[in-house]
Amino acid sequence: MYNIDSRSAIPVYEQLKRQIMLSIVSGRLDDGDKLPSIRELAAALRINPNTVAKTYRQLETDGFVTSRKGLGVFITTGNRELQSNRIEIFEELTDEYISKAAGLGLTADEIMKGLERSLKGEIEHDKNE
Amino acid sequence: MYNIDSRSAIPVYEQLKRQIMLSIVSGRLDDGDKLPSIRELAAALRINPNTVAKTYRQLETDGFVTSRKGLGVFITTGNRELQSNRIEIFEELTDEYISKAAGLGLTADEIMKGLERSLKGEIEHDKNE
DNA sequence: TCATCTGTATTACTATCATAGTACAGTAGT
DNA sequence: ACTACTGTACTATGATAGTAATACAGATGA
Repeated sequence: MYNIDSRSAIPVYEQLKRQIMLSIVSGRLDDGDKLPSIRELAAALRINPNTVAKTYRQLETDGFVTSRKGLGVFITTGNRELQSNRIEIFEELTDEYISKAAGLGLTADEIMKGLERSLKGEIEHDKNE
Repeated sequence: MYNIDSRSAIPVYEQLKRQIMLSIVSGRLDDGDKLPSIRELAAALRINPNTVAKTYRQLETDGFVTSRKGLGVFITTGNRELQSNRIEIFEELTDEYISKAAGLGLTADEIMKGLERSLKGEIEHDKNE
């Protein structure tokens, strides 16, 4: 399911938020799909329910999901808040990303393949056993 | 120089650490080069000297730099193999890029197409093209 | 109605992050 | 010696992050 590294400098709620966002934008989670319940996901990831609740709350603020008391949390691609200048911002992000990756010595092909791999959610952290 | 986002969920000391590591692995900082002094860099980035000191301390623990009291902090890559760091840093860059783009409301497909388009304009083609 | 699930809210506690300020020790140039 | 740098160390404070436990409210099915 999802992968949490408690030793990471990135907060747990942020790690989880990023992975769920990635699942949504890559189409693995679709409009109307139900996320695991807060308590269920917390138990599965061995983290605190409050931390999962914080993630879900932020995802709702960003328009990715909608919470319904007694029912659960559901994907909502409809009412996402889009910035008017998001294209320009995205192009700046892209230029910056390319610049850094090229500085590392990566070719255009390697950059594309690396991005594709990460978009597919292929995460490889040091997993023992 | 370096870029700090105080609103990011990633701690300031970690943002700075990643950027300095990127400079080293990219070759912009070479063996023996002197980093800005703690107080100088803190003033330039408008962050606390203790935070810069923490970054430098961790970089020293990781073997990227050596601190000398009264003199400064110097790059010491030695005969370290930077190849493993290269991939690790690229994956961190990619994760950051995807998270920001997804936060803008872009789908995985849009991200891939946008990157591909920018790559064609910005990177010199290799000989095997 | 009752049990059991769901999200939500609150309090308490610990650890980390970042800040501010002070102080001490090593190096170099005048 | 003096000054001005350098890294290092320490205390203190406030904001976040994460955990733990409890309670409340809405939804569902027996």
